[in-house]
Amino acid sequence: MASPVRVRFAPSPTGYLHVGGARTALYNYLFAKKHGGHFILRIEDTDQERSTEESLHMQIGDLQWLGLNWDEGVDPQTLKSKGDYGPYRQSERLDIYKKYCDQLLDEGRAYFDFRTDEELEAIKKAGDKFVRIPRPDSIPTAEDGRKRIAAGERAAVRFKVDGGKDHVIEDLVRGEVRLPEDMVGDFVILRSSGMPVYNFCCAIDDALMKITHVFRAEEHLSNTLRQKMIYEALGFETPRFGHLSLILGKDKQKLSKRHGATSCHQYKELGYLPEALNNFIALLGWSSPKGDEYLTPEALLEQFSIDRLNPSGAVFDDEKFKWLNATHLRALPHQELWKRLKPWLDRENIVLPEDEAWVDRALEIFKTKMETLADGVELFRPIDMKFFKIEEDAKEVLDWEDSNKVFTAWREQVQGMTTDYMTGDEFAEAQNKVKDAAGVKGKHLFMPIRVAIIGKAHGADLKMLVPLITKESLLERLDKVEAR
RNA sequence: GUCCCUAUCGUCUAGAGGCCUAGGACACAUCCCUUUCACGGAUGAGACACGGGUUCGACUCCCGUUGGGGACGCCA
Repeated sequence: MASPVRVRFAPSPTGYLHVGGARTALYNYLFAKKHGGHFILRIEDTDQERSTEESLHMQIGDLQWLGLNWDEGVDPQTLKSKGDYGPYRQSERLDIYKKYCDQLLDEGRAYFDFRTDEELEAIKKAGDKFVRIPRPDSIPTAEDGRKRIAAGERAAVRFKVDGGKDHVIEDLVRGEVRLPEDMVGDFVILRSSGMPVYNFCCAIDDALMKITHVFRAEEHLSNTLRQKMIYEALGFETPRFGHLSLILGKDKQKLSKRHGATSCHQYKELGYLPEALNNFIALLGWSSPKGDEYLTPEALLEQFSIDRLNPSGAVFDDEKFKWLNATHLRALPHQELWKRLKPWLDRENIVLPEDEAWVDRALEIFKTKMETLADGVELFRPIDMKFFKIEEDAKEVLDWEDSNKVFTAWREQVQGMTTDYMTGDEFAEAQNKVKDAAGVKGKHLFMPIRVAIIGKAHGADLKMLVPLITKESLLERLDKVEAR
């Protein structure tokens, strides 16, 4: 009987969640859900210099925004550990690491290294690839080491790598991977400050938390060797590993800050939808068995399987992401789309009618022009009278000799309105009357009208646009255009 | 430099030895729809890095070359 699936996402709280991290979290989440397993959030905050409580909040917020909810780990509200294998913050597990470190020390699998930074630097400069103890007999016994520490000396603890042996892992995405022990030196497991190091904590936690599968980025392949040695030295069973391809920037280098937006938070601020981000990053290294590109969260969960994970790196293409976001946006029910757009409009103090029918009509015409929620702001802005202004591209239209005739005839039609809003059909009729009265047709007819409505020469279909604006507002706009 | 990973259109990818005249998506071009701009529809251009094997037969398997990436921290 196979043990229940337990996977984890283990970010270090240093800034917002990176899209690469988000994809790792997504795959782990999907894998857990797919197998009725547990998805665990563990916080790797052993780097006290860089880890902050603020970052932890940011990371948790991003994960929640993406809807990647975890079954065990740090509680999103209280930040306290929740689950049977806690605590889930490495900074709260120090005594556990200490215990295992002592065990390795006592068994001679690890040793104290009293060399100073300067000495190590010199060894490196001298060209020694790895920082090994040059003379094995100079390694202090665990007992001596502890005495010297007690006497006030400082030492890091290093794991002793025998070397020579090849480790083979059956990687879930790459197949058989051979890792020679000689590719790593005696690595530090406990800093001289007493704080344990990532590779050590990670191995112990994965073992103690009964993690069965580890999906993480390819950059961890060499760490896998270190962790495997720790597992073996401590008698733990190793989980299965799956190393994901890296997400690259346009220049094919690992995606980083200099490539522009790289964090989930930035994309959220740019007006992207979480379901679109999940969809897009899922496709960077995985493909739908049905060949689908647009995948709802439900479809993603239904179709996901690790056998379609791709081992080669993938470039993050903003263009395609934008298209996918637009697709998700347009698929949203109007009520839902409005709910998401509202905060953007509120932030800009754009005030619009709120009744469902109006919103429905407005979204119907504007959503085809919206790729992100942010686009909605500029689309809706001119509908709020206080933001009405004549755009640059409209100036030329105003100079056409027929435009004034059109304005006059248009004013007459608007003044004749007996209701607050014109319907599309009423507008078509009114437009015909303007055509006859002004003796103008084609773009010389409708462009001036559009300018008199939104201040722009191009935009949504007038038949759709006019019914969004009240008679009073239409007249006011006309006043401004004529008074320009 | 050493080790590890990787290699199909510009980009994301499908392809598990004959189904491939290599399929789809984004982007691009043209056309249609449209009295604007979009949406939508149609069509088109566009790739198996190279060299050796293995095989009756390689995009698919093996080896090498080259390219790309990653790791070589008391970061994670």
